[in-house]
Amino acid sequence: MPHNGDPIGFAHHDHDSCVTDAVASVEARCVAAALQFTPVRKRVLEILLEEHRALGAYEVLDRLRAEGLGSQPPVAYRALDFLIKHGFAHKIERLNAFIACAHPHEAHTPAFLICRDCNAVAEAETDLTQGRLAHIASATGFVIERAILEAEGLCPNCTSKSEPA
Amino acid sequence: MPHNGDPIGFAHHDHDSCVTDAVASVEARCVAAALQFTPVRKRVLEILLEEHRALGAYEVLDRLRAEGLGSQPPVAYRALDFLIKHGFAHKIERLNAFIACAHPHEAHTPAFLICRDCNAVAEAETDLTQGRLAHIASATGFVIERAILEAEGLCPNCTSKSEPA
DNA sequence: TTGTTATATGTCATAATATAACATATCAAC
DNA sequence: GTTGATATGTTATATTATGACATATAACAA
Repeated sequence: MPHNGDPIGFAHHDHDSCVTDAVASVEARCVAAALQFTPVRKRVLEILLEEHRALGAYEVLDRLRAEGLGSQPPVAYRALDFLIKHGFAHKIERLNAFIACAHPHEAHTPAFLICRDCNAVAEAETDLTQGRLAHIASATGFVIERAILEAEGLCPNCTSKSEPA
Repeated sequence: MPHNGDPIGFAHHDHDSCVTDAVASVEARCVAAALQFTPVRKRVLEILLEEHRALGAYEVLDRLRAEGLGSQPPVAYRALDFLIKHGFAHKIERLNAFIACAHPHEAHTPAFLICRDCNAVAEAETDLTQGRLAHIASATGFVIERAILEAEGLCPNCTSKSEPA
Protein backbone atom coordinates (compact mmCIF):
# COMPACT_ATOMS: atom_id res chain seq x y z
CA MET A 1 0.00 0.00 0.00
CA PRO A 2 1.35 3.41 -1.01
CA HIS A 3 2.04 6.08 1.55
CA ASN A 4 1.69 9.28 -0.37
CA GLY A 5 1.74 12.35 1.78
CA ASP A 6 4.30 11.25 4.33
CA PRO A 7 6.72 13.91 5.47
CA ILE A 8 10.24 14.36 4.29
CA GLY A 9 11.81 17.37 5.81
CA PHE A 10 8.30 17.61 7.30
CA ALA A 11 6.82 18.57 3.93
CA HIS A 12 4.53 16.34 1.95
CA HIS A 13 5.71 14.63 -1.18
CA ASP A 14 5.12 11.75 -3.52
CA HIS A 15 6.43 8.94 -1.43
CA ASP A 16 6.30 6.17 -4.04
CA SER A 17 8.48 8.00 -6.48
CA CYS A 18 10.71 9.20 -3.66
CA VAL A 19 11.52 5.60 -2.79
CA THR A 20 11.84 4.47 -6.38
CA ASP A 21 14.03 7.39 -7.34
CA ALA A 22 16.28 7.06 -4.34
CA VAL A 23 16.84 3.36 -4.93
CA ALA A 24 17.57 3.98 -8.61
CA SER A 25 20.01 6.71 -7.71
CA VAL A 26 21.85 4.53 -5.24
CA GLU A 27 21.87 1.68 -7.71
CA ALA A 28 23.48 3.91 -10.30
CA ARG A 29 26.08 5.13 -7.87
CA CYS A 30 26.93 1.57 -6.89
CA VAL A 31 27.44 0.63 -10.50
CA ALA A 32 29.63 3.67 -11.02
CA ALA A 33 31.69 2.89 -7.94
CA ALA A 34 31.80 -0.87 -8.52
CA LEU A 35 29.95 -1.55 -5.30
CA GLN A 36 27.80 -4.64 -4.95
CA PHE A 37 24.24 -3.52 -4.40
CA THR A 38 23.06 -6.97 -3.39
CA PRO A 39 19.43 -7.96 -2.74
CA VAL A 40 19.78 -7.67 1.03
CA ARG A 41 21.42 -4.27 0.82
CA LYS A 42 18.85 -3.03 -1.66
CA ARG A 43 15.96 -4.32 0.40
CA VAL A 44 17.32 -2.73 3.58
CA LEU A 45 17.60 0.59 1.80
CA GLU A 46 14.03 0.24 0.58
CA ILE A 47 12.83 -0.61 4.06
CA LEU A 48 14.49 2.53 5.42
CA LEU A 49 13.13 4.66 2.61
CA GLU A 50 9.59 3.43 3.11
CA GLU A 51 9.51 5.27 6.44
CA HIS A 52 10.72 8.78 7.02
CA ARG A 53 11.79 7.88 10.47
CA ALA A 54 14.67 5.98 11.94
CA LEU A 55 14.29 2.22 12.31
CA GLY A 56 16.09 0.07 14.83
CA ALA A 57 18.34 -2.65 13.42
CA TYR A 58 15.97 -5.26 14.80
CA GLU A 59 12.97 -3.64 13.16
CA VAL A 60 14.82 -3.90 9.87
CA LEU A 61 15.77 -7.46 10.68
CA ASP A 62 12.17 -8.40 11.43
CA ARG A 63 11.14 -7.28 7.98
CA LEU A 64 14.00 -9.09 6.31
CA ARG A 65 13.11 -12.20 8.22
CA ALA A 66 9.48 -11.97 7.14
CA GLU A 67 10.69 -11.92 3.56
CA GLY A 68 13.19 -14.75 3.93
CA LEU A 69 16.15 -12.46 3.33
CA GLY A 70 18.08 -13.27 6.46
CA SER A 71 17.16 -13.91 10.03
CA GLN A 72 20.23 -13.18 12.14
CA PRO A 73 21.38 -9.79 13.44
CA PRO A 74 24.63 -9.68 11.47
CA VAL A 75 22.67 -9.74 8.22
CA ALA A 76 20.92 -6.50 9.11
CA TYR A 77 23.95 -4.87 10.68
CA ARG A 78 26.17 -5.69 7.74
CA ALA A 79 23.75 -4.25 5.25
CA LEU A 80 23.34 -1.14 7.39
CA ASP A 81 27.10 -0.82 7.72
CA PHE A 82 27.45 -0.97 3.95
CA LEU A 83 24.81 1.70 3.42
CA ILE A 84 26.32 3.95 6.07
CA LYS A 85 29.88 3.48 4.88
CA HIS A 86 28.94 4.68 1.44
CA GLY A 87 26.70 7.48 2.62
CA PHE A 88 23.38 5.92 1.59
CA ALA A 89 22.12 5.82 5.17
CA HIS A 90 22.92 7.30 8.55
CA LYS A 91 22.80 6.20 12.14
CA ILE A 92 20.87 8.38 14.56
CA GLU A 93 22.93 7.96 17.70
CA ARG A 94 20.28 9.42 19.94
CA LEU A 95 17.89 6.66 18.92
CA ASN A 96 20.28 3.82 18.11
CA ALA A 97 18.42 3.70 14.86
CA PHE A 98 19.01 4.05 11.16
CA ILE A 99 17.59 6.17 8.38
CA ALA A 100 18.07 6.44 4.64
CA CYS A 101 20.08 9.41 3.51
CA ALA A 102 17.91 12.18 2.14
CA HIS A 103 20.75 13.90 0.30
CA PRO A 104 22.61 11.06 -1.34
CA HIS A 105 24.67 13.33 -3.54
CA GLU A 106 26.47 15.75 -1.27
CA ALA A 107 29.25 14.60 1.00
CA HIS A 108 28.48 16.94 3.88
CA THR A 109 27.83 16.37 7.53
CA PRO A 110 24.17 15.62 8.08
CA ALA A 111 22.19 17.33 10.81
CA PHE A 112 18.97 15.72 11.99
CA LEU A 113 15.77 17.18 13.35
CA ILE A 114 14.01 14.46 15.28
CA CYS A 115 10.37 14.90 16.25
CA ARG A 116 9.78 13.42 19.68
CA ASP A 117 6.07 13.12 19.01
CA CYS A 118 5.71 11.49 15.58
CA ASN A 119 9.30 10.26 15.27
CA ALA A 120 9.76 11.78 11.85
CA VAL A 121 13.33 12.70 11.09
CA ALA A 122 14.40 15.45 8.72
CA GLU A 123 17.90 15.64 7.40
CA ALA A 124 19.70 18.86 6.64
CA GLU A 125 23.18 19.13 5.26
CA THR A 126 25.74 21.27 7.03
CA ASP A 127 29.35 22.06 6.48
CA LEU A 128 31.88 20.99 9.06
CA THR A 129 34.33 23.67 8.06
CA GLN A 130 31.98 26.50 8.94
CA GLY A 131 30.10 27.29 12.09
CA ARG A 132 30.96 27.66 15.72
CA LEU A 133 32.00 24.12 16.33
CA ALA A 134 34.70 24.52 13.70
CA HIS A 135 35.85 27.72 15.35
CA ILE A 136 35.98 26.14 18.77
CA ALA A 137 37.90 23.22 17.35
CA SER A 138 40.44 25.27 15.48
CA ALA A 139 40.92 27.55 18.47
CA THR A 140 41.91 24.55 20.59
CA GLY A 141 43.83 22.76 17.87
CA PHE A 142 41.36 19.92 17.62
CA VAL A 143 41.01 18.35 14.16
CA ILE A 144 37.42 17.33 13.48
CA GLU A 145 37.02 14.29 11.27
CA ARG A 146 33.31 13.71 11.65
CA ALA A 147 30.51 15.20 13.65
CA ILE A 148 27.09 14.30 14.91
CA LEU A 149 24.36 16.93 15.02
CA GLU A 150 21.01 15.77 16.28
CA ALA A 151 18.27 18.07 17.48
CA GLU A 152 15.20 16.80 19.27
CA GLY A 153 11.92 18.65 19.47
CA LEU A 154 8.60 19.08 17.76
CA CYS A 155 8.12 19.11 14.02
CA PRO A 156 5.75 21.66 12.44
CA ASN A 157 2.93 19.15 12.18
CA CYS A 158 3.13 18.12 15.81
CA THR A 159 3.61 21.69 17.00
CA SER A 160 0.31 22.69 15.45
CA LYS A 161 -1.38 19.57 16.82
CA SER A 162 -0.30 20.40 20.36
CA GLU A 163 -1.46 24.00 20.03
CA PRO A 164 -5.22 23.48 19.70
CA ALA A 165 -5.76 27.07 18.56
CA MET B 1 47.32 8.46 43.37
CA PRO B 2 46.93 11.97 41.99
CA HIS B 3 46.74 12.61 38.29
CA ASN B 4 48.02 16.12 37.89
CA GLY B 5 48.51 17.16 34.33
CA ASP B 6 45.57 15.37 32.76
CA PRO B 7 43.79 17.27 30.04
CA ILE B 8 40.58 19.16 30.38
CA GLY B 9 39.69 20.90 27.21
CA PHE B 10 43.01 19.34 26.18
CA ALA B 11 44.94 21.77 28.39
CA HIS B 12 46.78 20.72 31.52
CA HIS B 13 45.48 21.62 34.94
CA ASP B 14 45.55 20.71 38.60
CA HIS B 15 43.43 17.63 38.54
CA ASP B 16 43.09 17.08 42.28
CA SER B 17 41.61 20.47 42.91
CA CYS B 18 39.55 20.20 39.77
CA VAL B 19 37.80 17.13 41.18
CA THR B 20 37.48 18.54 44.67
CA ASP B 21 36.17 21.86 43.47
CA ALA B 22 33.67 20.33 41.12
CA VAL B 23 32.27 18.02 43.79
CA ALA B 24 32.00 20.89 46.25
CA SER B 25 30.23 22.99 43.67
CA VAL B 26 27.72 20.28 42.88
CA GLU B 27 27.22 19.62 46.56
CA ALA B 28 26.40 23.28 47.13
CA ARG B 29 24.00 23.35 44.23
CA CYS B 30 22.24 20.26 45.53
CA VAL B 31 21.79 21.86 48.92
CA ALA B 32 20.45 24.99 47.29
CA ALA B 33 18.02 23.03 45.14
CA ALA B 34 17.06 20.55 47.87
CA LEU B 35 18.44 17.64 45.89
CA GLN B 36 19.76 14.58 47.68
CA PHE B 37 23.43 14.24 46.88
CA THR B 38 23.64 10.73 48.26
CA PRO B 39 26.85 8.72 48.67
CA VAL B 40 26.30 6.74 45.48
CA ARG B 41 25.56 9.84 43.45
CA LYS B 42 28.53 11.65 44.86
CA ARG B 43 30.85 8.75 44.28
CA VAL B 44 29.67 8.35 40.68
CA LEU B 45 30.34 12.01 40.05
CA GLU B 46 33.80 11.64 41.53
CA ILE B 47 34.50 8.59 39.38
CA LEU B 48 33.53 10.54 36.28
CA LEU B 49 35.59 13.53 37.34
CA GLU B 50 38.66 11.44 37.97
CA GLU B 51 38.92 10.79 34.24
CA HIS B 52 38.58 13.39 31.55
CA ARG B 53 37.03 10.89 29.27
CA ALA B 54 33.66 9.25 29.01
CA LEU B 55 33.09 6.09 31.04
CA GLY B 56 30.63 3.36 30.20
CA ALA B 57 27.93 2.68 32.75
CA TYR B 58 29.45 -0.71 33.45
CA GLU B 59 32.89 0.81 34.02
CA VAL B 60 31.31 3.04 36.62
CA LEU B 61 29.45 0.09 38.06
CA ASP B 62 32.65 -1.95 38.34
CA ARG B 63 34.21 0.76 40.48
CA LEU B 64 31.12 1.07 42.65
CA ARG B 65 31.08 -2.68 43.09
CA ALA B 66 34.73 -2.71 44.13
CA GLU B 67 33.87 -0.20 46.83
CA GLY B 68 30.74 -1.96 48.02
CA LEU B 69 28.48 0.84 46.85
CA GLY B 70 26.17 -1.22 44.70
CA SER B 71 26.60 -4.09 42.33
CA GLN B 72 23.62 -4.07 39.98
CA PRO B 73 23.25 -2.01 36.80
CA PRO B 74 20.29 0.04 38.00
CA VAL B 75 22.43 1.49 40.77
CA ALA B 76 24.83 3.00 38.26
CA TYR B 77 22.17 4.00 35.77
CA ARG B 78 20.06 5.69 38.41
CA ALA B 79 22.95 7.71 39.72
CA LEU B 80 23.93 8.68 36.18
CA ASP B 81 20.33 9.63 35.40
CA PHE B 82 20.27 11.87 38.44
CA LEU B 83 23.50 13.59 37.46
CA ILE B 84 22.38 14.06 33.87
CA LYS B 85 18.92 15.27 34.80
CA HIS B 86 20.40 18.04 36.88
CA GLY B 87 23.15 18.92 34.45
CA PHE B 88 26.05 17.56 36.50
CA ALA B 89 26.96 15.02 33.84
CA HIS B 90 26.28 14.30 30.19
CA LYS B 91 25.84 11.27 28.03
CA ILE B 92 28.04 10.99 24.96
CA GLU B 93 25.69 9.26 22.56
CA ARG B 94 28.42 8.38 20.13
CA LEU B 95 30.14 6.31 22.80
CA ASN B 96 27.22 5.22 24.94
CA ALA B 97 29.25 6.65 27.76
CA PHE B 98 29.07 9.30 30.42
CA ILE B 99 31.16 12.26 31.46
CA ALA B 100 31.07 14.83 34.22
CA CYS B 101 29.93 18.26 33.16
CA ALA B 102 32.82 20.67 32.75
CA HIS B 103 30.63 23.79 32.94
CA PRO B 104 28.26 23.06 35.79
CA HIS B 105 27.03 26.63 35.98
CA GLU B 106 25.68 27.52 32.57
CA ALA B 107 22.53 25.96 31.22
CA HIS B 108 23.62 25.78 27.61
CA THR B 109 23.82 22.98 25.12
CA PRO B 110 27.13 21.21 25.44
CA ALA B 111 29.23 20.37 22.41
CA PHE B 112 31.84 17.66 22.70
CA LEU B 113 35.17 17.18 21.01
CA ILE B 114 36.07 13.51 21.26
CA CYS B 115 39.61 12.38 20.54
CA ARG B 116 39.54 9.02 18.77
CA ASP B 117 43.11 8.32 19.80
CA CYS B 118 43.35 9.08 23.51
CA ASN B 119 39.60 9.18 24.21
CA ALA B 120 39.81 12.53 25.97
CA VAL B 121 36.63 14.54 25.71
CA ALA B 122 36.48 18.32 25.83
CA GLU B 123 33.24 20.11 26.47
CA ALA B 124 32.34 23.45 24.98
CA GLU B 125 29.15 25.33 25.64
CA THR B 126 27.05 26.50 22.73
CA ASP B 127 23.78 28.29 22.40
CA LEU B 128 20.87 26.53 20.79
CA THR B 129 19.22 29.76 19.74
CA GLN B 130 22.11 30.80 17.53
CA GLY B 131 23.86 29.03 14.72
CA ARG B 132 22.83 27.34 11.55
CA LEU B 133 20.91 24.53 13.14
CA ALA B 134 18.62 27.06 14.74
CA HIS B 135 18.15 28.78 11.40
CA ILE B 136 17.35 25.55 9.63
CA ALA B 137 14.89 24.66 12.36
CA SER B 138 13.10 27.96 12.42
CA ALA B 139 12.93 28.00 8.62
CA THR B 140 11.08 24.69 8.67
CA GLY B 141 9.01 25.42 11.76
CA PHE B 142 10.73 22.81 13.87
CA VAL B 143 10.99 23.62 17.58
CA ILE B 144 14.27 22.40 19.03
CA GLU B 145 14.11 21.33 22.66
CA ARG B 146 17.51 19.77 23.01
CA ALA B 147 20.43 19.02 20.76
CA ILE B 148 23.42 16.77 20.57
CA LEU B 149 26.68 18.04 19.12
CA GLU B 150 29.53 15.59 19.12
CA ALA B 151 32.65 15.94 17.00
CA GLU B 152 35.14 13.15 16.60
CA GLY B 153 38.75 13.66 15.60
CA LEU B 154 42.20 14.21 16.97
CA CYS B 155 43.00 16.38 19.95
CA PRO B 156 46.04 18.69 19.86
CA ASN B 157 48.18 16.26 21.81
CA CYS B 158 47.43 13.33 19.54
CA THR B 159 47.73 15.43 16.40
CA SER B 160 51.29 16.32 17.29
CA LYS B 161 52.06 12.72 18.25
CA SER B 162 50.90 11.44 14.86
CA GLU B 163 52.92 14.05 12.99
CA PRO B 164 56.46 12.96 13.86
CA ALA B 165 57.94 16.13 12.40
C1' DT C 1 6.09 10.12 68.71
C1' DT C 2 3.90 7.74 65.05
C1' DG C 3 1.93 7.45 60.62
C1' DT C 4 2.26 8.83 55.89
C1' DT C 5 4.17 10.00 51.72
C1' DA C 6 7.89 10.61 48.69
C1' DT C 7 12.33 9.44 47.44
C1' DA C 8 16.22 6.35 47.11
C1' DT C 9 18.37 1.78 47.10
C1' DG C 10 18.91 -3.36 46.55
C1' DT C 11 18.06 -7.11 43.74
C1' DC C 12 16.46 -10.19 40.19
C1' DA C 13 15.23 -10.77 35.81
C1' DT C 14 15.21 -9.65 31.13
C1' DA C 15 15.11 -6.49 27.12
C1' DA C 16 17.47 -4.14 23.46
C1' DT C 17 21.47 -3.29 20.87
C1' DA C 18 25.64 -5.03 18.74
C1' DT C 19 29.70 -7.92 17.44
C1' DA C 20 33.14 -11.99 17.22
C1' DA C 21 34.11 -15.93 14.94
C1' DC C 22 33.92 -19.22 11.57
C1' DA C 23 31.78 -21.92 7.82
C1' DT C 24 29.86 -21.53 3.27
C1' DA C 25 28.69 -19.37 -0.91
C1' DT C 26 29.13 -16.23 -4.65
C1' DC C 27 31.55 -13.09 -7.54
C1' DA C 28 35.52 -11.27 -10.37
C1' DA C 29 39.75 -11.93 -12.43
C1' DC C 30 42.94 -14.39 -14.29
C1' DG D 1 38.05 -23.61 -13.62
C1' DT D 2 41.12 -22.06 -9.98
C1' DT D 3 42.09 -18.41 -7.10
C1' DG D 4 41.35 -14.52 -4.19
C1' DA D 5 38.18 -11.25 -2.56
C1' DT D 6 33.76 -10.20 -1.07
C1' DA D 7 29.28 -11.39 0.78
C1' DT D 8 26.15 -14.34 3.42
C1' DG D 9 24.54 -17.84 6.91
C1' DT D 10 24.75 -19.19 11.52
C1' DT D 11 26.01 -19.85 16.31
C1' DA D 12 27.23 -17.81 20.14
C1' DT D 13 28.05 -14.08 23.06
C1' DA D 14 29.14 -9.25 24.36
C1' DT D 15 27.45 -4.80 25.62
C1' DT D 16 24.12 -1.49 26.97
C1' DA D 17 19.86 -0.59 29.37
C1' DT D 18 15.33 -1.08 31.78
C1' DG D 19 11.07 -3.23 34.19
C1' DA D 20 9.45 -4.69 38.36
C1' DC D 21 9.11 -5.19 43.02
C1' DA D 22 10.85 -5.33 47.78
C1' DT D 23 13.19 -2.69 51.27
C1' DA D 24 15.03 1.31 53.32
C1' DT D 25 15.55 6.06 54.30
C1' DA D 26 14.06 10.93 54.42
C1' DA D 27 10.64 14.59 55.04
C1' DC D 28 6.78 16.02 57.02
C1' DA D 29 2.25 16.21 59.19
C1' DA D 30 -0.77 14.95 62.87
